[in-house]
Amino acid sequence: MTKKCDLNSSDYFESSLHTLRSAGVRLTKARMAFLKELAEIKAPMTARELFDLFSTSKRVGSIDQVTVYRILEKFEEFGLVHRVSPSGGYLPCFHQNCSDSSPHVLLHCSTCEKISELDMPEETLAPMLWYLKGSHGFTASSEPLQLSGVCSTCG
Amino acid sequence: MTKKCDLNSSDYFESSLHTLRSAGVRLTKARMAFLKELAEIKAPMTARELFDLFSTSKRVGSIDQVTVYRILEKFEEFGLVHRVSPSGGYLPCFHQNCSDSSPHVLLHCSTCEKISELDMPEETLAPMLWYLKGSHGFTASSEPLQLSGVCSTCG
DNA sequence: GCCCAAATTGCAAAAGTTTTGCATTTAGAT
DNA sequence: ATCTAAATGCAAAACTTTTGCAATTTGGGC
Repeated sequence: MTKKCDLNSSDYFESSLHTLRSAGVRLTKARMAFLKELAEIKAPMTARELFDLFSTSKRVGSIDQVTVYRILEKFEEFGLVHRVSPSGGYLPCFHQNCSDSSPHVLLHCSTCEKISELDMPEETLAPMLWYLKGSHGFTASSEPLQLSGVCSTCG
Repeated sequence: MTKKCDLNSSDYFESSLHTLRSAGVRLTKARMAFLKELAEIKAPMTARELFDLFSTSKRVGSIDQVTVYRILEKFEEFGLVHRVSPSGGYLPCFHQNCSDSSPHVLLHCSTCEKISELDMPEETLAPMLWYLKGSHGFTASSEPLQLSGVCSTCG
């Protein structure tokens, strides 16, 4: 129940700006407009789909397709977006400044295809992480853990 | 520690043939040759990479690129392969007839990019699955759970 | 073993996606 | 205000995936 590090859409925008600025990445019009769009999406979208969204969006003038690819690459580098299965689409990461070191959890509903991101209480993940460490020497990173199933709406 | 349903390469081949036959899917030369190749791969490979592997393989004559796509689609339908992040590549599923209903676990090493598949004792996953069910109404399916981190070799 | 129908494959081409090279523009520091 | 590195846009190339259709092959009868 401890949702430790969820951001809302506008936090996401601000927090992302801060991340980029701190890293010395330029805050261009394209990037800022793009961040605003990203903050609103509910399901993963591919680079192409994001480009299309832009073409029809009232929010900004057009952004070239190449630029979309390059922006996404940059954003992924700074943990502002995740890339998820099975579509290979992108999702804004609302946990970017999470102090909790356990992996983010992404739930993929195989019925409605929505993906939701959540914080998991450490003690529910611990048995699994210990086991992986102890038996297989595998250290889970903070990259997201993705799980398929059926969500509450579809279930 | 209970590796309940791991197959070795030749089991994989036999078991897959059985799965396809039972489903009334034809066992063509292309499919059988393809299964043999799949059984040997250690890291995920994209459709294109598998096609290239085939072109250079001594094992069989050539298989058209289109056929590779179609075979993979069919195999995925019957759970003979998984499709995994971040490459979108395919991996043979060595757990196809697993009686254990908990999700398979795929460990992705972000250093060497290898992906290994394993069985997890039910009790290590249970806390997480219960939490997801109880707090979010999310029912995990038997589709693989994918986790990133650093493997024992690279760690 | 031969025949048949349906399934599968191969080929050619289209459609779609991603990358590259380079000229132009822009952000942010001095 | 000027300057420089970074970012963008455009055009084209490269690459990946899908489609339509004809030819071939599988597996089940006969």
